[in-house]
Amino acid sequence: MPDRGESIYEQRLAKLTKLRQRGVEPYPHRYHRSHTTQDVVFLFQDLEKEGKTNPETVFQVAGRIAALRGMGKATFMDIRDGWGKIQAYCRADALGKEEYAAIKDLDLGDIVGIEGRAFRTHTGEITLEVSQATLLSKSLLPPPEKWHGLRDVEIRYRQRYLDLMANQEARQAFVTRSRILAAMRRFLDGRGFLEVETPILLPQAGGAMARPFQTYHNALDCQLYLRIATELHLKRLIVGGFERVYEIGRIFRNEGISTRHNPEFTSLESYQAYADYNDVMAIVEEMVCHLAKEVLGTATITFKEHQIDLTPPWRRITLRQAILEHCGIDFPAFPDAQSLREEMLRRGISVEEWKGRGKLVDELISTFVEPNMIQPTFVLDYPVELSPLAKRKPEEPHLVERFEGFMGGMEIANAFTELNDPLEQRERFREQLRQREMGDEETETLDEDFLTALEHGMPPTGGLGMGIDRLAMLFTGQPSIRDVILFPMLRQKE
RNA sequence: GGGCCGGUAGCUCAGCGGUAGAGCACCUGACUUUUAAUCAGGGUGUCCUGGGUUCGAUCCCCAGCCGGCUCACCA
Repeated sequence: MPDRGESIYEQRLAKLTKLRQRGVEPYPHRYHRSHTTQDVVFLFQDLEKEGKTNPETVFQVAGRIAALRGMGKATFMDIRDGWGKIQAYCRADALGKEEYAAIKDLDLGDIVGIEGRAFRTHTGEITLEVSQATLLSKSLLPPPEKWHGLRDVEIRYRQRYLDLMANQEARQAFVTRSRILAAMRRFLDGRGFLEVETPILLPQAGGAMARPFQTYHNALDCQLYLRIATELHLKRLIVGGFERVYEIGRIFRNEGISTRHNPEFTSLESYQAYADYNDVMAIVEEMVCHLAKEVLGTATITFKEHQIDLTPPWRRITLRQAILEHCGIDFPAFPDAQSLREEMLRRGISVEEWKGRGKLVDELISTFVEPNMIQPTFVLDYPVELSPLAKRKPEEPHLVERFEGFMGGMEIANAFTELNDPLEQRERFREQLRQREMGDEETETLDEDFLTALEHGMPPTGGLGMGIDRLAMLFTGQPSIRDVILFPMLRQKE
């Protein structure tokens, strides 16, 4: 027996050594599992319904020992696998001295295979009476506490496997996230969209106003950037004749980290030829509602004490009206950066000098509009300065056909009728460069290759961007983005 | 980057200017249908790190590291 004073690790390491000395392999290569724990429960219930309360069927299940209750010459353990858990019951007289001693030597956290018949205990729990137990992987470190689970958020993020072992809610959030993605692909595939993959490493990062990560390619001896959006490449594919494309993928922005921001996050972007932003709006509300019904079984979600009803049609409000309602500024009345800045200052909103009119309006949106958008809302028609890739409204040329979708106080979608006039696009890029010269570090860069693509002719197109992480937050009720990203960005330890 | 809060046993946490505490986990013993099993016994520790104050610091002070929330920035 291990001496007191030895760490749990040392005790278990000693057990492992002893097992090897006895010729027992603590890390065997495979195990024949006949059923999952969930299968056993369902099958046993079916057998019971047929009146077979003591079935002969022998099951082999495998999983981690999640709880151990030793009773002397009997031992109970909970075996957890990817589908659920089942109780195992070991009796000394049924197993023989040696076999039972080996079971007594198992530890919490070990992965085992157990074989036996199912029965119900006096307290009614479906249980496997173990006729054979096989160690499949010795665990050297103890699992997190069984009752309180793992609370330490730092360990939950850094050692996510412990979080997944200990906290079923955490596990469920990631299952939900995965199901959202799967349902989203089915939805888009069913509407004739083609899923594509475009480059992550690029000579220049465009398609959004954000700071990129930089890296370097040795063989090509050139500076590269990680993409900040998939937009410009997807539109090249529209030019090429793929009329409905989408990409679900990771994009990277070299900006702050918060409960709503991770440096790498997952976006959906889709582009549909011969559609405009009204068509995209219809798809977004239909898709999000459909996803909720498919994944959660309901069109009403709960987020931060809010009940959010996703049933279409969603509320539509112009940006002008939204800003007017929430902060009293009628922004079209201030046609240039200086007058708008003065008006904002008059109302006690301080803003950086370098910000152009577009960025000032953006500030009003994020400060006053976004936090108040709880129920699903489309905010329409943005100033052209803020949207260099979107097409103007024919009747109001200082605005573009763009909308953002908000809910739960977060922006989840951004879409527009795509600008396909190559000459105007070039001019818009030039304006962005002027903003950059004014000190704005987050502007579009002029992408000559993209302009060439537009010069070959892009059909009228409706485009969409959606933040998958935020959608997952809403669907799982998690107020922090870190709880829907398996391995969120944290500072390196030491 | 700023502000606030936190870091004590494997986990969840309490505590205090004077040799470090509880529950779970772990170890020893009892127990053949238990299930947060129970009962008896055992504390297993770089009190985040480094300085300082002090007779004495886990506690007080300073600096740093890591995390959370928040503001700023963004999606």
